[in-house]
This record gives sequence, structure tokens and C-alpha cells, in this order.
Amino acid sequence: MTTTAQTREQEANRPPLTRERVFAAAVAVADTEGIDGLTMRRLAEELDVEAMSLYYHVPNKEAVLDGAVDHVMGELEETLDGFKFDPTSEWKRSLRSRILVARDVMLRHPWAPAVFESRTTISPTTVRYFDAMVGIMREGGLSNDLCHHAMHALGSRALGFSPELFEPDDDGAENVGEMLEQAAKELPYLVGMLAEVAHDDRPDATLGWCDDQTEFEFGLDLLLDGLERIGTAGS
Amino acid sequence: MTTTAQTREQEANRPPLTRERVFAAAVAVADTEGIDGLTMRRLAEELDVEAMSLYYHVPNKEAVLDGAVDHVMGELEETLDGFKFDPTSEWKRSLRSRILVARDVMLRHPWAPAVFESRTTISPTTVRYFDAMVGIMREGGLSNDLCHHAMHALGSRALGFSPELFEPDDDGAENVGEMLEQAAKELPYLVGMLAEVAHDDRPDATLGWCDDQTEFEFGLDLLLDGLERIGTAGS
DNA sequence: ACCTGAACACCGTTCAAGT
DNA sequence: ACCTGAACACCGTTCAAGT
Repeated sequence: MTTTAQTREQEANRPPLTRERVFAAAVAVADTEGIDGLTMRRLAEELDVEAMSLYYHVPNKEAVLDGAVDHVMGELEETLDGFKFDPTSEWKRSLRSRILVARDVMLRHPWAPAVFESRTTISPTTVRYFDAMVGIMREGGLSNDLCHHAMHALGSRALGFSPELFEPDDDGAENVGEMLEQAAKELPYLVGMLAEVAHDDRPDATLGWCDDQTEFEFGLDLLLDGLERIGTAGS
Repeated sequence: MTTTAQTREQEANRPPLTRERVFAAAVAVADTEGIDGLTMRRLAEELDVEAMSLYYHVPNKEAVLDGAVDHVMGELEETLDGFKFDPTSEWKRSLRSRILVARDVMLRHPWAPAVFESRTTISPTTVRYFDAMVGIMREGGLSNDLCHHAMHALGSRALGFSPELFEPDDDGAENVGEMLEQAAKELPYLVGMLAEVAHDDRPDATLGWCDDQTEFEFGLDLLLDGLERIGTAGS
């Protein structure tokens, strides 16, 4: 029948499955449907293939997540021109601007922090990114010991992730507002702080609705300035 | 038959299910079997009950996770004597010691960081903890604005979580070692740093096997010292 | 009021089979 | 070599039914 003929033709026209195509599709699905929407069956559908075909290219779903993480880092690598850096430039500025670029990339993939942090095996591209970060600091005159502390102190912030304790969704934000009103007496400091910090243009601001970019940069600069102070004191 | 009689007796002797017992059991299961082992069926088994009984006390699994988080914070609240604080004590020392106590509690629940960060609704006990932290800083003379920045800058570190980008398991650690050996030429800075930082007593140390306590305190002090500097400069 | 059994829609994954 | 269909063991959850 024509249906099987059409199917055959579609299969022929369809580009062959590769690991790279699987990972790219995984990123796309996670971006559009959220990480819970990323199932092997949904991923296969995105690739116009049956779910079981994925297992020819990939051992299991964990490998898909590993690949998705590395794919996102590949995006960053392209943006940062292969992680190349100028060894004569000032280390603090270089580091800061790279991290803010990383943050821009990560903001396009809201699922990334949780998935990155759930990996137990490190992505090759992430290692190259880290090598360049250490390189920038070393060429800037920091000791290996301080570079090591710095990498730990920055932690996931090195990739642009905010260490926020929780990200309220719309319901959650409402929830916070209610809780603060109800318990104003038991939470005098928090309520007082938020009342004062809330700007006129955002009268409903709470911890969940702050200017994330400003707060990210504040925390980042606190760390970088501290490292600089130690670095110049030590040398 | 005796079996049904025994069953009846067991049911009678069994303490009645409550939300609190469900949450405590959830923490216990996650501690012993890992977060993936915490299924509604496994949780019911732990409570000597059928899985569907849980739904009489709790709307869904998300609520169980919310409760587990609040239960862990309850542990911290007990340890910290209801979050009470001495308004005359030095804010930086108070904050530091509380955070290190929180870290001790969290180290007993390795699943906690991921679950805390996946919540979209804030735990009441966590809010009380935060209120006390702001209280400590306010009584120490910091402005509301600086307190607000401080809470964001500390982020999940305020609860003792390390912002490590990934926690290698045993296989993952092996993996890192291999990768570094193989790619030594492409990762000159990282390999050089780790070679120098590795201590004689831990010749196989890599980023995954560092002294977590030391690194946590280093990053925490970097932030606290920076906040102190801003606070005293501003006043 | 509190608990249960059967059932549903969905997972990740295995394996033998197709082309 | 690459893809598929049927099937398995497992989820979270609904609903009507038991006591």
C-alpha cells in the first residue's frame, strides 16, 4: 500500500540517528517541555523514531542526560571561542565576564542546574572549561593552592548557576506571600527586611522575585574580590 | 484463621498513620536507600501499611517531599534550640557557627540538597531559620539592604550545602582520574594544579576527593568576610 | 474516619526479531 | 548495521469498596 511506501520513503529521507542528534534533541525537549517531559519515548518521537531505537546509540537514560549536559557546555564553548583566553589580561575581569556569559547560556536551559548537579561523571567539555578558568587565574599570578580553593568556592557559580535555595513557581510565590502575611509576628526580621527592600516599582517583591542578575553579580563579586585580596596579600 | 487474627492484632497495635509519621519515615527511607528508593510503595511498607493508605493523609508525592524537607529542618531547629539567638553576640561568628551546625545536619541526609532545591514551595521551618539569620545580622548592625544581598549571596550555603558542581560516585571518581591522565596535554592547568595540591597522604586526590569541610569553610569565610567589610565601610 | 484491592496510564529497559 | 514490536517490572495515582 501507499502507506508503507510513504513510511519507507520517510525513513529513507530521515537523517540517521547519531549520539549527537540524540543529545541535541534531549536538550530541545527539556527546554520546551521541562525535564519531567524528557522521557525516552518523547525523545524518540522528537527524532521520528521508536523509543527502542535510542538504545542502539546510547546505553541508558543516564547517558542521555550526560550527553545533554555536554551539549549545553558545547554551546558555551562555541560562544567563548573554544575557551581560548588571553594570558595577559587581568584575571578577575576575564573570569567575571566568562562566568556571566555562562550564565546567559544557562538561563536558556532552566533544567540545567538540577541535571548538571545530578551527574556523577564529569562532562569532558566542562573539564576543558575548568582548565581554562584555572589557566586564567594562574597566568594572573595566583598560586595553584589558591586556584584550587577558588574553584571550590565558586562551585556551581563558575557555570553561572545561582545557588538559590528554591525557585518558587507562580503558586509557590503566592504561597510565600501568604506565609509572610500570616506569620508576620513570628517572622519580624524577614518581614521587615522585605518591606524595606521592596522597591516602589515592584511592591510585591519577596525573596522569590528579586533581581536575579544583580544578586548573582553581587555574590560573584564578593567571592572574586575576596580571592583577589588573598592573592595579592600572599604574593 | 490465626493469620487474619494476627493481622487484626498487628493492625490494632500499629500506631495510627499521621502526616508526621509519614514524613519521618520518608526521611528514614531516603537516608537508607537513597532518594530513588523513596517510592510511595516502599514508604508504605516502612510504615506497615498499603501504599494507597498514604493518600488519605497526603495529597501526592510532592507533599511527601515537602514534608521530608521540613522534617529535616525540624531536626536543625531542635539542635539550634528553636533558632533562638543572642542579639548581643557578634553576628559573623553567630552566623558562621549556625551554618556549620546546619551543615552537620545536612551531611546526615545526602539526598537533601537536590530535594530542597527542587521545592517550589518554601518550608515553614526554613522560613523561621532564615528569619533568625536576618535577625542576627540586623542586631549586628547590618542594613536591611545588605542583609538581603547576604541571603542571596549565601544561597543554599546558608543551609550548609556545598555548591559543588557534581559529586562523583566511586565510578565517577575513577572516571575523572582516567580523563585527567588521558587528556593531560589538553588540560595543562588543571593537571598541574591537582598535581601540586595533592597531598602526600592522599596521592590520588582530585577535585572530587578534596577536604570538603575545609573548602566549605573557605568559601563561607570568603563571603562572610566580604559582607563584614561592606557592612563596616557603609556605617 | 481510616484503610485497602484492583486497575489505569505511564515509565525505563530487555530481548528476539525484522530489514 | 540499524531499527522495531512485544513484553516486563516498576512507577504515581484514582476510585469504589471495605471496616
